[in-house]
Amino acid sequence: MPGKREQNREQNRQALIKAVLDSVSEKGISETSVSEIIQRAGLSRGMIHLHFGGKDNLLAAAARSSSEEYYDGLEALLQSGGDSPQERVEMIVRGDLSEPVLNRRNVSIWYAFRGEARNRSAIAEYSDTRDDRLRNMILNAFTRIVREAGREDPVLSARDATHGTIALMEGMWTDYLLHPDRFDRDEALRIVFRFLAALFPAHFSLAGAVPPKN
Amino acid sequence: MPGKREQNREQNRQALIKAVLDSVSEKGISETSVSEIIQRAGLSRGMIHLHFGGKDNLLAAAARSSSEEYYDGLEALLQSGGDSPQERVEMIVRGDLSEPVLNRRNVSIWYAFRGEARNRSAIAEYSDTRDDRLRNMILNAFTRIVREAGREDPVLSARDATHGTIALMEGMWTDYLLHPDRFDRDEALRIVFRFLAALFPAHFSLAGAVPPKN
Amino acid sequence: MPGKREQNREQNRQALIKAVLDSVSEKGISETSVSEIIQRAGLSRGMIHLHFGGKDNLLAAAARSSSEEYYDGLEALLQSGGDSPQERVEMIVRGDLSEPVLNRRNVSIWYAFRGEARNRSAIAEYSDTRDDRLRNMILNAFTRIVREAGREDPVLSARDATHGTIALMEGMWTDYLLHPDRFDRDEALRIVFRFLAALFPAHFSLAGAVPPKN
Amino acid sequence: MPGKREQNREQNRQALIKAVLDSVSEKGISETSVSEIIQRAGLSRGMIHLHFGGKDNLLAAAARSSSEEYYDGLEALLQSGGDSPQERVEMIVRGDLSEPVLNRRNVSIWYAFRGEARNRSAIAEYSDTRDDRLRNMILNAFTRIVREAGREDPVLSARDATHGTIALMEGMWTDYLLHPDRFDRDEALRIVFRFLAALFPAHFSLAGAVPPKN
DNA sequence: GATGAATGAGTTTTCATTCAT
DNA sequence: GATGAATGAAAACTCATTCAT
Repeated sequence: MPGKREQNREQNRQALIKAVLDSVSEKGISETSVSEIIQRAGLSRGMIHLHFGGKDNLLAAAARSSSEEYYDGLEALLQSGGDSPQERVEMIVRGDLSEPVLNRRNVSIWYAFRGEARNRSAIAEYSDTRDDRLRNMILNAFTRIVREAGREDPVLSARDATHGTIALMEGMWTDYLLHPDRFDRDEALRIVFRFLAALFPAHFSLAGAVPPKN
Repeated sequence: MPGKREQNREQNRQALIKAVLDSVSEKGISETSVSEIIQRAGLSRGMIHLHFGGKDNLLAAAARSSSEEYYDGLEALLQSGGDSPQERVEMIVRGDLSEPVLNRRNVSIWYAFRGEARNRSAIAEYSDTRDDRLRNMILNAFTRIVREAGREDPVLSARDATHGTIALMEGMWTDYLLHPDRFDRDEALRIVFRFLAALFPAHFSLAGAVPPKN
Repeated sequence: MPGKREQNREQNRQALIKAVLDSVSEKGISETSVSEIIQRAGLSRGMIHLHFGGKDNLLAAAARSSSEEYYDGLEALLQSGGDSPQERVEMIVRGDLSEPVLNRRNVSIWYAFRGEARNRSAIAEYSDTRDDRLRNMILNAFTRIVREAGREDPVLSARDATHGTIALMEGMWTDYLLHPDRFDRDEALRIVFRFLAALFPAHFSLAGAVPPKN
Repeated sequence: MPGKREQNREQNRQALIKAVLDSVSEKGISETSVSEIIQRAGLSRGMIHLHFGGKDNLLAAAARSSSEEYYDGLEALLQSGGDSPQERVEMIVRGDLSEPVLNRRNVSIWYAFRGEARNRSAIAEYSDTRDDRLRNMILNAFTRIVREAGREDPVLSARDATHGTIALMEGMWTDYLLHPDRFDRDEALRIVFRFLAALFPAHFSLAGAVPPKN
């Protein structure tokens, strides 16, 4: 079995990354020490430096991994999805606010890294190129939507619609961060779609949205 | 001169808090060490424990101070402002996205503390009670707006409008965090108002908003 | 007692330097760890970084201190000494090979640092400027000796005499390093003076030198 | 081909020793880690323990190898040389100060090992027995020289002459160590011979020595 | 025999906190 | 009250050695 070792190597790398993400989500970056990491991963101290060359690189790799997971999930979602621009936007929004994506763990990780990103360029840089792909996917959809809606009453440029929609989703994440207990996923979705329906009444509706509780 | 000492005491407290906020905004929380703080404040090492009983308490006080500054500014703004609900919402939005409030320093500080808040309850707790006041101010305004708009066609409950508006503003802060260089304040404002105008056409318009550049 | 603390500070610095020199002479540089140093000095771990900013700087300071001690001793010796050039040369030689200067401890330290100096420039650099002073003291003396001897038959330029004499002394140190047990101080002295007497018969003699044992 | 493996084995041993010597001369002993060595040798990590049973043994073997190379070269030189004692001394001196022997690499290696020898007996011990052979070769020559010169005026016992000559050469090595840039090989040679000529005018002269530059 | 991933003891360094002055 | 030298626990990192493949 020739690949066994190679396989193990990769397994350990992944175990370390997972341990970092677990620790960051549960204890925050400042308490994610090397000791904490190896204990969670059940691996030896030297491993971190062997595979990543230091704790900082491991943190950066973990940030990248988390980012990749997010964008890969989003793209997989879009592959499976409908072709109309409104379907695509809807899918992205639903995906971004769905439980497998927007949850305590991810919110904690995401904000923890963002809080440090300013000062750790290695963490920051990866986010950007991937971020642009999300932005472009939404922009393409809105470009078509705006073109179609244009005859009637274009309220918003595609660029602004994209910017606003992303901001709205980001704001929901922040809401989750600050109030994980009272956060209501359906409410968040409903609000985003009400905003979109108000802007593009011909394309978005509230059909299927969960109505307010009260 | 009995008050002199007291005065000095307060001066030193403030100097330490300012030093923390400066350091957090420039270097991040993880590099805001006691040495860094006292060097910036030009005070002695013991001072931190003398006045705050430890570094953690000082950080919490700095977070609280930053939060207070934000909300005090907002309230002052509202005192000076018009009485119509749409004027109040507009003021809050303009205030929240204005340069004295939304700038590199504040964004850095805000996100740095939020990234750690999960794990440092002392930092987290203050945010909440004050946060509720902003939420209520906006909610009160939208309650009146919705009531007035209601006769026609209320698209959104006041709660949802509040939630969405706050989320939109938060999203703009995140945008600033991630892209401080390409962030365009006027664009951000315009987008928020376009969203609001779409939801409440009778109350919000784009009059006064800076038009898109292209 | 205002200066007490300042005084203590300096005492601790010196204690650390002494501990380094003790350890280097007894165990070598590679075994002179921080733990070893603080244990010998009876001080706390943090002290090294507090006073020197790191182990490397402390090692460099110790090397410098050792070098200074050597040259200061030599100069003190010369202050007290006669004025004739041959007396000055004799004093330097006797000083350099005397027990307080050439002993196990100093030889160990000197060679340990030299062995590392190539790669630790901080250690190397200090040596040079001081070294030049020794060289000049000897050169001045030989310049006068050569001038006086010149009428007869100057075998050697003052520069070469200086170079050779220093080399001879250095060689004696090496001999001590390699054979501390069989090293014979009187023999070393006698040999140096025999060389000098052969070169400048009018100025140096073996009067006073300890005769060979056999 | 049965010898192939054996041959490879020896090749690897030599590659490791060479890698150690290269590293020691370029980076010093303290930075000559196992990783550094195997990288230079292009061999696998386990090789060191396979062939030498550990890093320390490899270092000792490298020290021994370097020492052997030196003495073997010297003996080869003497084989090819003249029979008169003064010719033999001259050959040893010229050999010891010649470029293939006295160069940056060798000086670095030699002093690095000496600096550590105190504490690593394995390194130290080899030196001694070989060292004695050099000493004896010179002593034999001077014994004859002194006997011949004796009738006239024996200034120095053969033992002292040997001791002094070796010290003088050692001193030149030290000079090279400390000032590799300004070291002048011809000057070093000239000085040694002037010392010898002063002691044994009937046997040594400066004929053939490069005159001083100025 | 050869490899190089894995180990963990030991190293240097950092840093919040303490306390004699 | 104020200072900053001192402390030492805990952090990150290094590296010779081991051993499954």
